[in-house]
Amino acid sequence: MSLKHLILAVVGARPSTGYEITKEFDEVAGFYWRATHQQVYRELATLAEAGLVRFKEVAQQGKPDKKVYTITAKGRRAFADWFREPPEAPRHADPLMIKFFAAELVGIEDLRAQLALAREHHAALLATYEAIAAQHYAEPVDTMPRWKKMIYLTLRLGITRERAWLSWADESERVLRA
Amino acid sequence: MSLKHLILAVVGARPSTGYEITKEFDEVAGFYWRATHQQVYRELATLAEAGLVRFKEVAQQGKPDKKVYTITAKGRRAFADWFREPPEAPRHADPLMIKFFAAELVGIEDLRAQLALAREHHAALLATYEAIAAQHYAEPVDTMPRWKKMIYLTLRLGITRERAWLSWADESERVLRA
DNA sequence: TCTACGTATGCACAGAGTTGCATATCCCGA
DNA sequence: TCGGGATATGCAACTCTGTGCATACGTAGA
Repeated sequence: MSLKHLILAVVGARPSTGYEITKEFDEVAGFYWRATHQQVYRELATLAEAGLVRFKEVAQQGKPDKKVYTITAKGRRAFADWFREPPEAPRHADPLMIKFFAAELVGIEDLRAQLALAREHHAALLATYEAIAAQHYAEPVDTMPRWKKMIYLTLRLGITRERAWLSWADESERVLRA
Repeated sequence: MSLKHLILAVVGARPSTGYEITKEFDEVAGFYWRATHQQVYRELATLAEAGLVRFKEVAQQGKPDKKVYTITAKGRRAFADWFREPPEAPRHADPLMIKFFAAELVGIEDLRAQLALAREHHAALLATYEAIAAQHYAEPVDTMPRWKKMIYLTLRLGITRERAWLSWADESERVLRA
């Protein structure tokens, strides 16, 4: 739905290649949006066709040629229009909840094992996010430039979400033990 | 990915029609999975073809005929196998985060407006979940039958998540005001 | 020397989700 | 009486997302 707009946002901040955009997604947008390089390249081609971005092919030595994409005026307008629309609700899909829902069919022991595995995953995520915060966002928020504050806040949502998840897991483990 | 398994879970708990499954999704699984009736009917047809569910057509007076689906032994096995696989990570996609990411391109005023609208949405969700908890899960957890505990825990995740979101929004509004 | 990884792009297919439309009946309120 | 909502199912077209495969070169380490 909004991969298009995420790409416009990145390309709007600075000219980028598909490869760079994919990496940026993994590093900085990974906890609220995921996309493979395939999706990115395909979407870039579509956006270019629609005239929202344009690209220049750049030859490199020792590496394959690359296409550097830039946002167009039309792209900027499209992005701003989308920005001002009422926010779409975030989409969640959590297969673990299906397992809770259907624990009766399989057994509570297996559910406990599932919960333990999921906890490892979420704990690792939280550790990663907190490491990023400690490394790149150690200074007080008010001293950050505005663009950095915004990125920091998206990271804060990731941290808040994972902490909340873990506290829910504590509660659930207590209930499952009883 | 797992719509299939969610349907198997519902049909495994008790025989249901596509219509009932869709409603159950809205009511009880809505905060971790969403599906339209189209998706449900199509998936049921696929599952029936694969022999994981079977159905009986039931005539009704005043209402259209309905198809009551039941899980098969094969369906039960497929579900149990899936259940024991390592849990898939939940998928999130939050367009609001894109707007934070790209606030520089449009303006901080518009972002504030977006955040306010999103807050309304999340506050309303939380109110709904808390109302459900008060109405249907008022008794102490240990006195609930096990199936009910499990459903209650999925609801608790919804509540925990929305509270966490709102506390993040408080923090973000402070930063945006500064 | 061989393997793996990083850089860089892309096609083809499969699977999942959305939107619009169509059908049919009953009941309730305006 | 007329419209809208609940019950109940489904097709068709479309978009969006994900997986597997393919290409091509350089560098670093076993």
